Amino acid sequence: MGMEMMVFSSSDDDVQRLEEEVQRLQRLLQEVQERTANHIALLQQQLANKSQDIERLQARLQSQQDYEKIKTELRTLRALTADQPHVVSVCSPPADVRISAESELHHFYGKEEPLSESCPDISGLPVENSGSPSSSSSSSSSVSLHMFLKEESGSEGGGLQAQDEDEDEDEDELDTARIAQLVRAALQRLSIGQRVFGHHVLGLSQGTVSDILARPKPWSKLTSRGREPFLRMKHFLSDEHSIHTLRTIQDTLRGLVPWVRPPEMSSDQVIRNILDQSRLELMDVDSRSPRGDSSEEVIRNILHQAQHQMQLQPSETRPEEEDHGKLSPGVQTPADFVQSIIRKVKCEMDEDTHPSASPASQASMSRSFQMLPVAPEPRLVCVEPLVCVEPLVCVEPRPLVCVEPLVCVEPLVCVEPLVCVESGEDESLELDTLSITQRVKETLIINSIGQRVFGEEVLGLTQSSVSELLSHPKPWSKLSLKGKENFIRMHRWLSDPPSVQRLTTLDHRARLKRDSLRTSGALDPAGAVEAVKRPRVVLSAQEKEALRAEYQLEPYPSPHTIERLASQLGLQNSTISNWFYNHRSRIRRDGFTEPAQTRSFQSPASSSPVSSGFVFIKLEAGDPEMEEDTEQHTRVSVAVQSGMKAEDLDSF
DNA sequence: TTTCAGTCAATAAA
DNA sequence: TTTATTGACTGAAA
Repeated sequence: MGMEMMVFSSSDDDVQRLEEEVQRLQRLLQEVQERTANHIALLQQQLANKSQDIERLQARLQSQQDYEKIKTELRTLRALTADQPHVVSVCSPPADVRISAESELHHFYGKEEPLSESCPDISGLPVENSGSPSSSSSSSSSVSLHMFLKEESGSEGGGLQAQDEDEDEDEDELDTARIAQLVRAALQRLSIGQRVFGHHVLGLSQGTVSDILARPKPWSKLTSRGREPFLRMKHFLSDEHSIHTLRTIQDTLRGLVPWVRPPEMSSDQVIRNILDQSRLELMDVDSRSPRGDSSEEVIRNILHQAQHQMQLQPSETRPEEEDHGKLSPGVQTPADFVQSIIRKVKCEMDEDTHPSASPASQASMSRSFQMLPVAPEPRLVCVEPLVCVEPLVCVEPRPLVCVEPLVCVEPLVCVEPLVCVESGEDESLELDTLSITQRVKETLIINSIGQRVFGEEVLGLTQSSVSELLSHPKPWSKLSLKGKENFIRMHRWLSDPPSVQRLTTLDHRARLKRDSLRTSGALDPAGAVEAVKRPRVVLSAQEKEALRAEYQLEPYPSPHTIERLASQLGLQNSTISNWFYNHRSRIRRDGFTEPAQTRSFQSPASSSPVSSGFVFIKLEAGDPEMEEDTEQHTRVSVAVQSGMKAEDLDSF
């Protein structure tokens, strides 16, 4: 009996031990499984990263073609100067000039591509920037280096602290709300206005910037066009130099920091030096005169421009300024200028060495050259090029022409011809639409020509179409035949100074006529405005209330309803339709935005601690802005609670 | 033809 | 002066 008890007891122990063992093994197995899963995930992540790296490297490879072009250009410059060692010795500038050119090159092609490899002549020069320690070496340049290389590691520049968090963010799935938030914070912190930011970084108006920042749509809901500003903003955030530059621009516009220059040499000096160098080159060309008038003419042109540039810059936009110890626009603009000269020389050399290039192209080139504004207004011309943050817009690596809009108005001239010459034949004509629109805009501003007159006289389009065209030019390859026509017209117009002059006169005459009519009393001011354009419709609170009420009943009103509303409110049918389009669109937009901002929805009541019914009652008495907002808060909250999609909000 | 995305630009608000 | 709002517009897609 006792024996049996002992056996049972022993068996129980064994069973218990075995059970424990089984549990232990199960735990072990689970751990191993988890570890393996983690490891697999890690390896997959690494694989994905490597794949991305490969893609980036391929893109880099693609961009090498441009690098080759730059090398060629620098060789061209070298060829020009190498023949004349005295130029270097007589004029101190070339060193600085080359530094500028180099920083320019670095700016676009990255520090991993030392110039010394391809341009020993430059590497041999003392490439140091005594007064701007951070500008010459790593910091400022390194952050701008990858502008064309989409989202490299992002860690080396590190514009904002949050940049690190961006590293693992998939380019295809940006967190728009966060980007907007970071941009807002950055703008606020640096006191950069939305207008400046929008104009220089996004190419958008202030109102649009405000809208985008306040209500960023989710990435997945954006079209490729809509995504572009976010890509640009991300680039902006990751580029300390651009942020700094923009800050400087803002200060410049506010008159705090009118101009920042490299300490050891003013931009005026740099330009003067270029002038001297050009003069020497001119003398040299004169003495050798091997290629006839063409080169001489070009260099004279350069000389003329340099003189012109020099006359423009000091008084208007370049008061003396202290060193900020960073690469500044003051450094860049001379670089741009030098770059433009390099291109001009290359243009000319191309013309000389490839006389077989398409006559049309050559004609357009020479016309473009003449197109240099004869007397541009300094303020208008020079403020823009200060920016030089435009490379941000190059979301994808783009050819050389992409940088052109950066350059001062005048030096732009070689851009298109470069493209044209390269394309050779007329049928394969390829225009740089961005450059064209940039030049058109600048020319319109310089000559005080309105978009309306330009649109009517040159393109046969309305002002708004012109505005759209100029603000958002499609790449040439994306244009339909009809779309290309507009750019060809613009290009022709740009290449034809008499046309510009004619339009200037036309516009000025129109203004004078209006003024004289007004002063003579023949035309009352209201009438004048009326003649120019229709006054903006401003809906009253009651009208909006009525429309909103109707929207609750019928978000998609029938034509009959629209007509009834128009007649009831004494408005145009189109105004009613537009209101409904806009209202639906904005409800949707805010539907997207709200959840993004209050991601967790943990307490929808916190933003709207009332029922929707109550809110609407409150709305009717509140101010219009709040009405809209609160209304949407409520809609979103309720919709989310009931599991509705944002898209369903309209019919909610 | 309607709808929509995206935007401008006049105007209001801060 | 800067920022936000909003009626209107363009061009594309359905």
